[in-house]
Amino acid sequence: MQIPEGESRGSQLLPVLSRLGRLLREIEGPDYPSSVATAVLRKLTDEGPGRVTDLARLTRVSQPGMTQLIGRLEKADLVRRVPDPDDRRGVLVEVTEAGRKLLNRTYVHYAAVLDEMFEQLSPDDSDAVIRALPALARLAQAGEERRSGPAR
Amino acid sequence: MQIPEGESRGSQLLPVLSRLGRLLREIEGPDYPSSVATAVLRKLTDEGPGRVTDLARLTRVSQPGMTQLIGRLEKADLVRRVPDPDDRRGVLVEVTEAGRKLLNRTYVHYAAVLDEMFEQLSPDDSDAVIRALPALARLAQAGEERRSGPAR
DNA sequence: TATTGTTATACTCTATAACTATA
DNA sequence: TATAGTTATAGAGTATAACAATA
Repeated sequence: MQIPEGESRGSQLLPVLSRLGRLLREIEGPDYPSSVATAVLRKLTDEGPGRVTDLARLTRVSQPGMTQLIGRLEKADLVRRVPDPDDRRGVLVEVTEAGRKLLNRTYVHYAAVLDEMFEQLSPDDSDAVIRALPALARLAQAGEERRSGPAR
Repeated sequence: MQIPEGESRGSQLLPVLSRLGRLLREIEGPDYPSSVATAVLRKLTDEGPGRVTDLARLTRVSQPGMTQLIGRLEKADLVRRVPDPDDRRGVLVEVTEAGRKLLNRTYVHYAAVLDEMFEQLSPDDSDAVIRALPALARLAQAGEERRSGPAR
C-alpha cells in the first residue's frame, strides 16, 4: 500500500464507494439504458415533459450531449420530441410508453441483482446497510449540492 | 412515482446507490484517470508488474480493451511494457513514477471531495455511514463474486 | 492445439466549436 | 444580444473477429 493511509472519513469511504461504483457499472448491461439515460427517463416519467437544456443541467452533460442522447432515445422510441407551444426555439421531450416500460424493467432488474447480493450477507450486515441508507442518501445530497450551489 | 414501490432491500438500496454512483462519475474529471485506469494503476502499484490478461480479468474488460488502455497509459507515460523473461508471448506492465504520482493525486483528490461532503453531514449521519462501511464492503464483495464464481 | 497479445474495425458516449432560429 | 437547440467533428472507451508469435 503506497497510498496515504486513510484516517479521514473520506479516505475510509473511498475504496468501498469505488467498489460499489464499479459494481453498478457492471450490472448496466447492453440491454439496459446508461445511467444518464435512466436519469432522463426517470425525470420525464416522474415530472412530465422537459426541455433539453433542463435535462442537460440535471444530468450535468453538455447541451449538445443531451441533444445527441435524446436523438438516440428517440430513435429507440423511448422518448418523443414535441414543439414547445410557448417558445418556438425550444422543444419538449416526453417519454413514450416504451420508455416507461423500459425504465420499469431496468428498475426491477437492478433491484433483483441487489437482492441477490443481500442474500449473501449476514442478517447483521443487511441490517447495517439498510439502517445507513438515510444517512447515505443525505451524503449523496451533500455531494449533489457541492457543485450546484457554488458553481454554475 | 410510477416505479413499483420498493420494499425489498435491493429496491431500497438502488436509488441511493444510483445517486452515489452518479456522484463518483462526476468527481472523475478529465484531470484524473478513469475508474478502470485507476484500478490498473492501483493493482500495479500495490502488487508490482502484471500481465495484460490478468489486468483484463481483474477489471473485467476484454483483452483487446486492456491492450488499448495500456497503450493509452503508456503514451501518457503512466505505465511501461517490458518483455516477460519467463514467457516470450507475454509482456509485463509496470507502473512508472509518474503513474504512482497520478494515482496518489487521484486518491487525495477523491478523498478530499468526500471529506467535504461529510462536513455537510450531522455527526450522527457521519457515524452511521462509517459504521456501515464493513457491511457495505462485504456487500460489494458479494457482488464481485456474483459473476466471477458461476461464470467465466 | 491452446494461450498471449495485437491489429482492424465499429459502436456508444461525450465534449468543444460553429451554426440557425427565435426571443 | 442572448438563449434553445442542432450539426460537425474529434476523442475516450469498449467490444468482437481475425491474426501472429510462442507454448
